Amino acid sequence: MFTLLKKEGSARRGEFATPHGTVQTPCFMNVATCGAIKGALDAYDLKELGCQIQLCNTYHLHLRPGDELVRQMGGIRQFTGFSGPVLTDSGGFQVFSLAKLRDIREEGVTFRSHIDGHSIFMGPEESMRIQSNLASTIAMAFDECVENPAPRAYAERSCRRTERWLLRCKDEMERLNAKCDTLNPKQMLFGINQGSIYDDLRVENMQKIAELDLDGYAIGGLAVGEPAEDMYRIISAVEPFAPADKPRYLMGVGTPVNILEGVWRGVDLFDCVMPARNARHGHLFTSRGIININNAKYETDEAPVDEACSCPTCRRHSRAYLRHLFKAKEMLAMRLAVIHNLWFYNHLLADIRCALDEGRYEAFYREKRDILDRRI
RNA sequence: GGGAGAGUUCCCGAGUGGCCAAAGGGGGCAGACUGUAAAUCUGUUGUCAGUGACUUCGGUGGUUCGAAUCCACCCUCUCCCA
Repeated sequence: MFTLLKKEGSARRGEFATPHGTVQTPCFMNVATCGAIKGALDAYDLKELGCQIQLCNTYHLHLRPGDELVRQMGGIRQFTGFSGPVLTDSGGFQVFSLAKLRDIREEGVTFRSHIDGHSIFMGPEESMRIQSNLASTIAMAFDECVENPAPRAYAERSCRRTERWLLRCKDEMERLNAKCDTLNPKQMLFGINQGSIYDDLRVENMQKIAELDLDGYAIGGLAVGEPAEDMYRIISAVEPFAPADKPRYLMGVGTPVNILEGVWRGVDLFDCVMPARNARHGHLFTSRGIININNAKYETDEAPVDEACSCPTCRRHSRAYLRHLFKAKEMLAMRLAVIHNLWFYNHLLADIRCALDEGRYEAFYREKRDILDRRI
């Protein structure tokens, strides 16, 4: 259940109540695809970093260790030790990212495992059953994430198919939720808006799926090749048609500025691999912009990564030390960097919430958007 | 003392007459990364001038139209025999 606490323009400050805890929105969800944040962080680290929701992946956990095993181990929350809400992505993104290893048909998608090449079929029903076994708090609808730019004809055809898949997802999830032996009898289901960069397709799609009374509405298929301006335009076009009493989730986005822009346009939830992946590669987000800690200029820099940051990494270590750890390929480098970036993202969202609470989001957003994505 | 072998651009290491400013690693420098096939990938790495020139393959001479590559001597190192 979503409660709107405050509104400033389209920007929303809210509370999203789930069976596994209430989420303060806007919120950034931390991505633990295979049940762990890459960079050697566990669920207990996430709590310290201010993470409210953990995101895991259906396709990856189905392949390894297997959703039946996760179920046997008490579900993904029990298994990973994360006590808060967990959202599972449906495998729809893998239709995009594993493009060379899959075949899409009306019934669903046949993947060739990226691990050993064996063939696996996943359609809406399979995705729901796997997510039910994983016992996540929120299941995502099985969709096709279409790469941009996409020809209009294909975007439309794919979008229609994703709509049909959504109906099948809803039916299957209702069936699964009705079974009393399931680990998670009230699993939530979010629908996903598609339609590439075509406003009319997007709006029409959102109007259709809004009628289904789902637990939340995601905007998918963005930040997959199109210019940021297209992404912002689509969000604004679709937002008026997303149910106001349900959370809106912009999937896979993004940079700090993408998030500021998304919140400004009415988005409540975000997720992105960027803070973790870029951290592993030495790119660190700071209150003054982005730094690459590998750069020679940090060789003898005694300052913390970000003077304005109070994360465990910045509290204890210098840029020079962190750079040394990266150069020496010590695994600690990644851990410290990921800790910093996730802290940065989670605290950026906390600052956003605070600004919304105090009715000064517009000023906050205008000040930060010129700073946070720049390279320094 | 006798014998065998080796010295290549920051490092390791290929190259044994022209297609060599010199393979391939490593290291260095920089870039990319958006529902994670990513601890990955890309570019660059003698100097100067932007399609060319110049300096370079232990040293010094030499052979040749042309040498990192062939010859002579020298220097340094490794191994074996005494």
